[in-house]
Amino acid sequence: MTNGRPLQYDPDKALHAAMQLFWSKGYEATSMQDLLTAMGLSKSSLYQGFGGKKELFVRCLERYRTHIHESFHQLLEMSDSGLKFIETMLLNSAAEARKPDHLRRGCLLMNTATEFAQKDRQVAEHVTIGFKGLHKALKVAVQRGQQDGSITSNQDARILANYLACSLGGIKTVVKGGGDEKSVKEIVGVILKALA
Amino acid sequence: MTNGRPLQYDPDKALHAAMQLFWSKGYEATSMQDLLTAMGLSKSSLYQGFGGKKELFVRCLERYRTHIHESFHQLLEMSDSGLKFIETMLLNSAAEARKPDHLRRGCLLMNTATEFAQKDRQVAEHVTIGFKGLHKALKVAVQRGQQDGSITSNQDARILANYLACSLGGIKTVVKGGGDEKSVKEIVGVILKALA
DNA sequence: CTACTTACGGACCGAACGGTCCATAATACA
DNA sequence: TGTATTATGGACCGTTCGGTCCGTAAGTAG
Repeated sequence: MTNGRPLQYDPDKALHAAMQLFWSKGYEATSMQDLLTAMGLSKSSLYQGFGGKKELFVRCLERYRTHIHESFHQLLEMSDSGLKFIETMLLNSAAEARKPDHLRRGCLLMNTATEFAQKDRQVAEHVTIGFKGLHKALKVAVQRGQQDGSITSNQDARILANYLACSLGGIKTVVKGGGDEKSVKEIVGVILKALA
Repeated sequence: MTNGRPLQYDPDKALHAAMQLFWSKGYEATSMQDLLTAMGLSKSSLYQGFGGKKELFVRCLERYRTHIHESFHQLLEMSDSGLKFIETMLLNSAAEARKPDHLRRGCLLMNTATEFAQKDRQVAEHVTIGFKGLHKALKVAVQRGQQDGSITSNQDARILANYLACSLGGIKTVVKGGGDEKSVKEIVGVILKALA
């Protein structure tokens, strides 16, 4: 099996650009033209390399999953306690309220759950997998907090992790709805009380 | 000023049908054809009567606002306590998890905050107004709970109302993401602890 | 019955949509 | 230097998008 003409683009960079675009604009509102421009390749290359709009979107979802998985892992390593990690994560989300409207992108996974997951089974599955991954990461953090004493052991870690995933989604929604950072920080304060 | 040919459709019913459609499918994914079919009128009538897709959408948002405002008011009247009202509201949202995918519509206001509010100033304003209304209703409920003793008075009602709006948004997101009702009910349990 | 006003149905519009196809370019191998 | 293989650019496809326009229908007022 010989090789033909080599790729004239970096598939990883191209995929990254596509992910950013879907993240910012959502699935429906992102056109093929938008994608071609952002990814810097021609239509043929996109179809050849990624298969089409929906297939590309699914790959972006996968990439996003690994992306947040890694950054969660990294942040958890750097955190002094399980509670501190969770607080940082929530406050990071709250901080998006400072940004101008078009930069309040929220979370690609949750945006997709809202926009698209009801219309496409395959996408729905990827969203579910992503939520499971999020839950798992949060559960690890809660368990660590329960070990280091920063989080109560009176509650099941699984339930608290679900609660935190829910709270995270709520914050993203509030921020997208125009909530100011001060209010969101107050909300985070109440959320964290449930862990005490 | 004389009258010409009378309307051959019920504007209220037509608007209601449009709202249902936007609620189910979102803004971008709803086409004019979809709307015409659902509303049962011709293109000319839609443009004559509602002005266009975006204008129609804005009117649907307004209608939705009054719709939830009324049902909140009604539910609050029927509730034994402020806490009970809030619990019922959260559990109602959780119950959507039992429905098949295409019926998990969530909340039109929050869906719009996610899909559209970053792209259109006018829509963003209506979303903000809607969130303010939601917050106000929740604040009233919290205050009533603080008076009847079902909710702690150690926390500011405004903050708790924000927290509950956030929690509601989180539940909608989790349900859309495929969460099962049992998990969501557990989450509601944790949320309510913050009010004790 | 006529004049006026408003609503309706549908043809029509240009643009954008996602997607396909093919001639050509660029590489590896023989 | 052919030849096989893959990538690329761009023309082209039918469809659908949101929106406009106009002839006609259906009323009211005189």
